[in-house]
Amino acid sequence: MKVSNFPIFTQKDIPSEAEVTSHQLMIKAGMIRKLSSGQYSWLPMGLRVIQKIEQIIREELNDIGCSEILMPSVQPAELWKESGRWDDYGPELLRFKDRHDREFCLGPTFEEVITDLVKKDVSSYKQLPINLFQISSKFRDEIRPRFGVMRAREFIMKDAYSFHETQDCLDITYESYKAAYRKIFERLTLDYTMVDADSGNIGGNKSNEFHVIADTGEDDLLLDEKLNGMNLEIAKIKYSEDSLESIIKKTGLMHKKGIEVGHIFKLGQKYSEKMKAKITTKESKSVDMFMGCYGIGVTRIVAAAIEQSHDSNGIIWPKSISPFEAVIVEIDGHKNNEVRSHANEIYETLRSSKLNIIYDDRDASFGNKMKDWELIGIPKSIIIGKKEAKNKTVTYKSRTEKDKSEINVEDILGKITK
RNA sequence: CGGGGUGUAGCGCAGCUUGGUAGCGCGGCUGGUUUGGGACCAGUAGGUCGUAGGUUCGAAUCCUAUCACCCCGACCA
Repeated sequence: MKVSNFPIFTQKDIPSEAEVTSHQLMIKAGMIRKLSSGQYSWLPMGLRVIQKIEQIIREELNDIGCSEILMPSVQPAELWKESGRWDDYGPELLRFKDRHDREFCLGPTFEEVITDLVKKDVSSYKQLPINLFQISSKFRDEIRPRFGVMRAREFIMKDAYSFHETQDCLDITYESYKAAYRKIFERLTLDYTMVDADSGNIGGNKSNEFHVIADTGEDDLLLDEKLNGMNLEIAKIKYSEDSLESIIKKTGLMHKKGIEVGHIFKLGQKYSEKMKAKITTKESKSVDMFMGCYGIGVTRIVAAAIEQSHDSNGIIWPKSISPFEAVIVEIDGHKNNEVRSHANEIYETLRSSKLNIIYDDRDASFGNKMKDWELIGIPKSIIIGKKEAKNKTVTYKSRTEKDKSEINVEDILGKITK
């Protein structure tokens, strides 16, 4: 990709309303723009990061036998009345009517729709277990959206659902999602932890949350030295204490702030019972399916990753989710044919090696370009000016190191993929 | 929803107390000199002062209503 074909929208100033670092940097780096409270448009640079994250999630879910689908975001009220959540969900569920006066809502989550979908096509134990996921926009009418895409009203979430004949089968699948989630967060190179979020409600529904550890997180976690632990709500119940301080005193656990980026649940038969999602067993008995659901906040991960990895110059993307693996910064290319043709040659070579490379062919000063790419956070730069064109070399610079080094053309690939 | 705050050019802000017809920085555009770490000079465009109403000879400024946005709280897979 060349910058002349890939608009970048960096800016020096930030709107005063952006409070947290990730929000400020996302605006400065030209990743997002606000439409209204809690709603953001994603510009090319930001969308590429989303797509990188989505791809990692896809690969790991496919790996545990989960298939991708896509469901409508506008959902009929009947389904929500069937599950009982039309009354239970509260004002966070945005409701409206169509021209025929039929009631609808904008999907904040998809248990109803998926249960309805599966029950219509699945009737035998032979078809189970079944695992389906989608990556789509969700809408929750939050009382107070804040911190940019961290707590938005409209956001992208991956939601997966599993259906089983027995609790045992659900338990096994639940563990496979745990493992897949660990792989996903490791590939995203996030500093994360999984905590117990067991609600303790009747029915013994089990749940675990995945948190990125960051001071700007909104959730309180209580962790041991190995970073295993639970969220504050569970800790209060478990240790019969009602404040964070008293729990720390009693248990000696560490307190950390977390950004919730994943949550997996054993739903049991809650939805299948209400919505009559039954299958016939080997013994010809009719039973409600056991269900699990598994969410990952894709857009929230973008913000969490930035909270975790930035410096005073801007974002520092982990290689796995950087919008580009490297940038070619040309100096004076519009004036100097040798520079331009050398840069073009390098660009074409790298492009053919399947790397995602952006070539900054703008008529701008070296300092301007470098500041932009440091703000955007591309991990590796390949600098090409008069000197490099003459020597048939390039200058390499890492986002995290101050020094540059002149290297041979054949060594570029090694540097970038390292 | 309760408390607090802000709406003036794309962004950041001044002007409002004491009414007299809107300004600064950044950004944009044109020309020129520049370009190895956010260059400089000259010129130029861009604003129903959130919206509606009121007071007044005259309102960005005073009054009323309303909308939007932000912060704290409550709320929240």
